[in-house]
Amino acid sequence: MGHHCCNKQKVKRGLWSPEEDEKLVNYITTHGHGCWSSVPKQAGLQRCGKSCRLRWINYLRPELKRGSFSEQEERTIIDVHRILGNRWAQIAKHLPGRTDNEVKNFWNSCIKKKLIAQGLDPKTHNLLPSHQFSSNKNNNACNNLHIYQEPTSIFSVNSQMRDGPMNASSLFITLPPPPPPPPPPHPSFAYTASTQIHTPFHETMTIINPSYEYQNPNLAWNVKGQNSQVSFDFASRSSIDQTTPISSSPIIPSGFGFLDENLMWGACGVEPFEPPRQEEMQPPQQEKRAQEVYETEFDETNEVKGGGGGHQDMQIGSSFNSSNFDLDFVESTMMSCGMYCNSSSLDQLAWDF
DNA sequence: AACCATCCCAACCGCAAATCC
DNA sequence: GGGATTTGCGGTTGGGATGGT
Repeated sequence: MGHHCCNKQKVKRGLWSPEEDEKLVNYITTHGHGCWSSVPKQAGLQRCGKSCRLRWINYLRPELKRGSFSEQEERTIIDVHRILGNRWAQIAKHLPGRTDNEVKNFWNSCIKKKLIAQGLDPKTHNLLPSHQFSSNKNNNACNNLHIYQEPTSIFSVNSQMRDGPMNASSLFITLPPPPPPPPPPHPSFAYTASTQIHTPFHETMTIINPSYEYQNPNLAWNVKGQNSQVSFDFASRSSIDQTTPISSSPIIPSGFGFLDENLMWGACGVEPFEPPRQEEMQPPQQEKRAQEVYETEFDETNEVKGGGGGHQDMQIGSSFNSSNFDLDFVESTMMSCGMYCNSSSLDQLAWDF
């Protein structure tokens, strides 16, 4: 049964002929598509509007890039997929000239197999259970693990979190009600995740009782800790144009998070923070190690303790100090991404401690 | 050459969100 | 406000291309 938009007339299906392509291109280049459901009639095509739209978007648009994916594009897909999961349309926005369908096909036909061949779960990007011990035993196996990154915290994004509905009000971070959505960003605006960091880090600090502060319609909401020692960029989906790339660079360096949904910026580099849902907050019952991790990162009231070594998720409620926060890494990575504040709000967003 | 299996990707389907009226 | 319609998305399918026997 056809879509309801094409019930009224007999429509052709299947592959498009060159003649049909020409009709569609001629029509859209002169008139624009307008309402897709009226396109086939106007263009003289025996197709439904949905089919016309798909053909234009995925194949006929002049700005589309053709040909095989470059290594850089492949790397970008893997990096973004690690954070977003199967959000093909979002991933494709990081690849100029590529469509969601193309990215999805490339993933399913190529990247997925590569990851599996490397012993990685293509959903979580973590080592598959069957490979965990063998890779420890055999050091040579590590030579092939170009992509694998050891998850550094229980906040690592997993598919359950991604695929389930986002819960903006976290259990352990009580954010005030978000302010009304700002006006849409300027079309040419590239989201800036942070600003240049030029102050030496010192002392352990804890960010508590964050408050929203509206900075600039072009920027995400800024969340400041009560002690005002540090600023976080924070964004909800409503405050960022979904079509706006967050980086002017097509590459998101491995291990560098970015904002999406209700995520908080993982400023020091590993994971964007995603609040676990209630059922996931319970201490894991079956694995002792998981319990230890849990106890390390939560206190008895399920507040985040923070801490831990290496690159730590940057999140309100976390504690950081010079031993677990690699400023050089952050600064160089942000610079390499071209992620700078625009000058008008530099002062407000600067790290001032 | 014929057959079969697998791969690849354009296109379809169903659903949900957004928009219209 | 609510139903109808349109748009956008992700999962899936079908058939041509390719490779192996």
